[in-house]
Amino acid sequence: MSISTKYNPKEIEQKWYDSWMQRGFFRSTPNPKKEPYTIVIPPPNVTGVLHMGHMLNNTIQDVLIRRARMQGKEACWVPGTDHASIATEAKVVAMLKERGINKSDLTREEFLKYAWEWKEKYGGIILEQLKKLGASCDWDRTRFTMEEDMSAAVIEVFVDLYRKGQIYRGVRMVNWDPQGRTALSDEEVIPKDTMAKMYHLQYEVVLEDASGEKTYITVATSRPETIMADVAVAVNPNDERYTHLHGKSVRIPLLGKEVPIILDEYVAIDFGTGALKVTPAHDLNDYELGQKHKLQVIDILNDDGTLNEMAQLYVGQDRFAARRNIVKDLQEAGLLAKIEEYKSVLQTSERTGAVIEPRLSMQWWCKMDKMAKPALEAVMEDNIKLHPPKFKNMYRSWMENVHDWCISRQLWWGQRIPAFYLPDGSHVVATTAEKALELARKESGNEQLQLSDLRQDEDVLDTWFSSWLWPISVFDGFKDPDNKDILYYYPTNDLVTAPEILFFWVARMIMAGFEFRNELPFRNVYLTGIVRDTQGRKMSKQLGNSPDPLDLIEQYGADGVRAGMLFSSPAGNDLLFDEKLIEQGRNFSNKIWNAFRLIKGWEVDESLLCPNETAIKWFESRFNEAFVQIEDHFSKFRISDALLSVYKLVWDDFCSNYLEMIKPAYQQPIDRQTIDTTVSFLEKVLKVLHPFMPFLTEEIWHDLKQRKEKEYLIVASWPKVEQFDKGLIEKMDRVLNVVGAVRNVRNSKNIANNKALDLAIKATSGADYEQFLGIIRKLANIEEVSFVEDSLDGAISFVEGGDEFFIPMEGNIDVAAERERLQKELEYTKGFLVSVDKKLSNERFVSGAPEAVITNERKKKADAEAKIHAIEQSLAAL
RNA sequence: GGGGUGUUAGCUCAGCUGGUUCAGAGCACCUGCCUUACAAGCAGGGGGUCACUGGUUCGAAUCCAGUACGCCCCA
Repeated sequence: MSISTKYNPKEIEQKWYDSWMQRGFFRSTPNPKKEPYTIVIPPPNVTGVLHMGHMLNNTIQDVLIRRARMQGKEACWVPGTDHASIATEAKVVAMLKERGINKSDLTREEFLKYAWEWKEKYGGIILEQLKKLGASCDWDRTRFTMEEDMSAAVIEVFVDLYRKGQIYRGVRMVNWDPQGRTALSDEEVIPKDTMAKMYHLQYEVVLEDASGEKTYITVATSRPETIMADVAVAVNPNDERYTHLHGKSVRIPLLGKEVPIILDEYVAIDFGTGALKVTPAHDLNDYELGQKHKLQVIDILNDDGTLNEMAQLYVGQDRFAARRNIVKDLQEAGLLAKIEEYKSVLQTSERTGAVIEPRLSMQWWCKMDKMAKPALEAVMEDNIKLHPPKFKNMYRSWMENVHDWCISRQLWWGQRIPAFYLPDGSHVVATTAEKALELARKESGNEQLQLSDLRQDEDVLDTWFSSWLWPISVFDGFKDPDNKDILYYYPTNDLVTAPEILFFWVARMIMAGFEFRNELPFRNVYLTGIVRDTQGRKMSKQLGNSPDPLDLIEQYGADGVRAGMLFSSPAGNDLLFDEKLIEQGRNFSNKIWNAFRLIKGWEVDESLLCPNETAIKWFESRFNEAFVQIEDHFSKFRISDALLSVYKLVWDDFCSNYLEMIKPAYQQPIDRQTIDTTVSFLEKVLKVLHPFMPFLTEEIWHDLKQRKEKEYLIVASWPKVEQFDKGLIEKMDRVLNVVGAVRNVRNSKNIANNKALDLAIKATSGADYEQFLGIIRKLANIEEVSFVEDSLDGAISFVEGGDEFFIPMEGNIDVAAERERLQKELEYTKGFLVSVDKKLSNERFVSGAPEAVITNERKKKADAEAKIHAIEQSLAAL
């Protein structure tokens, strides 16, 4: 038989994925006989392509869902995408531009037609990519946040909350792109470091006594053209320079309009001149200051960045032209004290490059305070657990200072806000235009109103306003609140997502859960870190520092990539991605593959007796010991630790130790009992490996034996925690230490591995080596083992567990070097003994420390004493 | 500015309830091996003042306070 020495993932991954799909292993339907285990995917952006963050996130989800499936739960992982209004709309606009079409030339309906066309063509690529990763989602349940039912839920929720008084209209400062004539989200604004100018302007102080000499207050600003929108000048009440001006007014330069001097500690005394012009319509901080002091708001800008009538001066000019002109005029009027250069951050539009204007506009808001309360409690009381828990603090501080949620977006791609304006400017809210008309007639008392009299709001809802309903709406919990899916699967179990959206998304899902189903949406939230490059930078397209995940899968295999990602990804910590990790994952695949090859290659001789009882008992115990640990890691969402435990179990215990113990000599057959047991061990190992490395393990599972039609590893039963012989494991540890010591002697004395040595044991500790002799001989390549009463002359010796071991060297021994080595070890051990003695003679230690600790110290003391005695014997024998 | 969080081997990180899982893993490094499962491997080895300073304690990488530096979130 010839099996490649290298595991070749390419040949088998697609085969098994298809096979799983065909047999419906990913599919889930409510089964009252089984415990449900549900995960809803954090819906990726429908326009997105798989990046490293998705890989990490979805690998973790797949590990969880595969393990649950094997545990016999009804595992359901619901996939889908969200419509990502801003990102998608930007892509559609870009596509149209390539075709020479301007969005502004299209009607809303025309644009949406293009958008859907685009979505059908390019959308959801990411879901296909997830399949390459091995994601075992129930694809029949794939949802999209803008599909009909999901959208209906969104509209229904909007209307419901509006009726409850939870949704209102209000003014908000937005990032305005005057070129694109649209509001932008913070994510679409690119800050650029630039040198800006700070203009120091003279505001004349209004004095009762007009005859006196004019006095001025100097105000620094980077945007002098906005002075026409000024409504006050603010100074810090503690700023002694301005104490004499408290309660006075000033005149806006050029305009001559009087505005008050107001006092507020917000003003930084040491920045600029310590006097701040207050322009609520064009600066967020000024807006808040204005609100606080109940000041007027004067908006002097048009949509396109030109000045409007309110400005009185420079009307119709672009803001930058106006700035040039006003600077010139101020200079001429002698009101410009000086111009300073300073480093500043300019906000620019990602899409048009235009300088962003902070601008006030009317938006829709969702109140948060009431809904935040139960959502905060649920997390604080651990009804919903965050992993790692350190995020509780962050969550709390956010939820305790929660701001109302701005839910409208000036876009077309998304659910259109179901608010309808009447000719008189008032509005009604209803799920359909017809219902709105009915309502409008009733509320206005005007029965003559027609559909054509109503004008629907132009804006759409924030995408998060769809996705906060996700865990409910994927099971049609709005359309049909008592359907059997939602009753069975909801609340879901675990959510895996990034801490960046803990507030945007997770918190709001919790709110929605309580608001609409009176129940939390999930029990555990596993927060992954951010995948960064080796220099700690975020991965981004601009930097080009992100590898293409599909290339990695192609190169290293999906299993290798999955394992590699998880090797270094403790929950909540960023992962510095290094291809070396993936390489390690691939190497691990290969290691398992070769263990399989070894076992598969053995011929069985039925007449042989089993010589490996100890090894078999030991590995059985060792497996169970490791498995307990693995389960413990899983229960605490330490996925990375769980994998590492599996890794060590497979590589160190199974391959390096167990297989070496039982391996027959070259071309010798193996006995029936050993091979059968070993195959069952490998099967158990494959099971715990499967969630991490599904393809490779399924392949070996089938190569190992002929399987029945539905006898797949993906649905094989997860091992159960069993008792194990701790004593045997400890004994074997000691034996393996002896083996290690022999190997060390070989290495340091340059003795080839294939040269067999003899070993004499002077056992005084009472340890039983008898049943391990075969193992010692095999692993350390020992020809003859003997037990002796006295130390051996002319031998290299070492001490392990209080017993002395001798390797006869036929006189070829460097006595001086040996003496030195032993002397050194003796001194170290004596020093160790002193420290232990010190502890034990400390009365406060003996009386204060728990019994177990003291017993341990006593044992340490005894061991050290035995070792010292043994070394002294060896020294004497030299 | 407010809050959070971190600093452990050359690098990336574990270390959970203070004490034998206590100083650990992987990578990198050094030495020797193509020993018929695996060089994507095997055997062995070196490497740390647990950021710093105090405190609590019989005992601190671990708990507390302060300092320095880093990162994250909010403004």
